[in-house]
Amino acid sequence: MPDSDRLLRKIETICTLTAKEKAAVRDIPLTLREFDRGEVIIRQGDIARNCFLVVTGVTCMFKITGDGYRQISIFHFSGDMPDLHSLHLDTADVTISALRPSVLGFVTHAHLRSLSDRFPNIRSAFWRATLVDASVFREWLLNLGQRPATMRVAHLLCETVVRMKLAGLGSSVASVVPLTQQEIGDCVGLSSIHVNRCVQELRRRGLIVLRRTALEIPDWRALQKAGDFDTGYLHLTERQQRLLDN
Amino acid sequence: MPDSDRLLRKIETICTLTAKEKAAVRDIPLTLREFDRGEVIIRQGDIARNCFLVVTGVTCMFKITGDGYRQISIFHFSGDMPDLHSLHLDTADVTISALRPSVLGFVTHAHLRSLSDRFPNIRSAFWRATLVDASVFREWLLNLGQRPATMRVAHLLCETVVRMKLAGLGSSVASVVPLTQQEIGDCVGLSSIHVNRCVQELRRRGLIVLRRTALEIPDWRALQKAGDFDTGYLHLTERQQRLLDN
DNA sequence: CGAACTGTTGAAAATGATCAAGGCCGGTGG
DNA sequence: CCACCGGCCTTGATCATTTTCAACAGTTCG
Repeated sequence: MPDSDRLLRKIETICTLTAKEKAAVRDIPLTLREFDRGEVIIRQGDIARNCFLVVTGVTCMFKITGDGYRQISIFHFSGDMPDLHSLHLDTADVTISALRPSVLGFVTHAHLRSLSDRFPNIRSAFWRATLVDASVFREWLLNLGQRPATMRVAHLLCETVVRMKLAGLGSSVASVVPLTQQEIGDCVGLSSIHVNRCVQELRRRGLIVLRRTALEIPDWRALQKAGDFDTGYLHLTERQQRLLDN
Repeated sequence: MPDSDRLLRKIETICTLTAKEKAAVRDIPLTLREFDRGEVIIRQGDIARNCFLVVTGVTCMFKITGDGYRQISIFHFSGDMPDLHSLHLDTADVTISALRPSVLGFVTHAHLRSLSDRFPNIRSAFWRATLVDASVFREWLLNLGQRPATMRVAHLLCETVVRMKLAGLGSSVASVVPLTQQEIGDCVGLSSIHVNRCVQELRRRGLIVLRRTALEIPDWRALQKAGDFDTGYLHLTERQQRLLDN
């Protein structure tokens, strides 16, 4: 798949584009660069002059407390643009790094601005994408603040599986979760040791089969219930909904 | 102050408007309505056809787990538009209610759309406002996931004082925090009882003088440090920065 | 083969929740 | 004006959850 087609594919799950708009998206000049696992892409405090598209791989956004504890706030897959917000918030308030080896395509702000000036539909799709991320943050707040440990982990697994499926990776019964238990802990606010115990409880209850990063879900409904998970906050379009149901 | 001037005041701390743009903001037709403390403004699942401006009072956004626990994700003051995101995400993923008796001004989506089509600066200011909210969510995630209880409470108090000062309410040494200890708990993921103990620790350390909702801060620097608080994530403009320093 | 992660287990310690009861304060109605 | 009521704050005791520390096993990869 040509690189910018991944973006096109994503935008088209959100709205319908005219031929001209499609061409414009395809013509976005992407500067490709590979990142190793753990490599920093944007550092907190950086001033951004471009955004990037995840072509392949996974990225994650995080912040660190003064005492050095890390909280991951979201991760992004193929087709996502993790730092679209930098279009209007130029100094980064978070660090973004590659969670796995990834290929990223960089685009200048200038180019994105001209694109969104010329094509209101595309601009709306961008704005909407930042709003869906914000909705994910709100759900994670609920997860961190109010749900018990095992439920938090189950919730995270559900979200990951759904979002990966939307990005065209994995299915709803089996998937490769790109997260170590340490990283899961950094997402849900638990020590990696306790994450391990939660994972084992989920295993014991027959809700997941997780070996390293290979995840199987024998009973999706049951896992969803265990994680108090409902897709509402992902604001899926009908098209995305259909994609999921397959 | 005329009602839509509160919005104008806020937008103007973010960007500079032409006379025409100012007039357009002033001409926004607001339908005013009063809300009692605790009254629901937008219910999770509602389909929005309008947004609202906080004229006076305070609103908060929250979600509830399947087990009935509540997590507040943000609150908004005079001049804020809490559900701007509904412009692109029509079904609400959160509930918004009045934290105190409030006067709100409703505007139709149609009107806001026409406004933002005609005035790109205003549109950008709106988009930016939703992005700053998202940045606040990320910081709260860090707060909930990684900071110990007392620090969380201190952080919340710092943010509240700063944001209220920006909205023209209170000062940096004294303020009326519009939150009960129960509500603080719903923000920082703690039981109200434990919040009480944190508050007392902050008092004992001489960092705050909090009587009911009246807050005095003898040493702003020290409280900031106790809360690991840095204004960066609020993305203050220079104008806002100056407002704070007074 | 060894180094470096990642996952697993147990025990002890810390943190925060829950339960229960009482005090303070402001508002309301007699 | 006073008595009462309800919401909010406070305190103590107990309990549950989660962290930390420490050690070890399994994998992957150079």
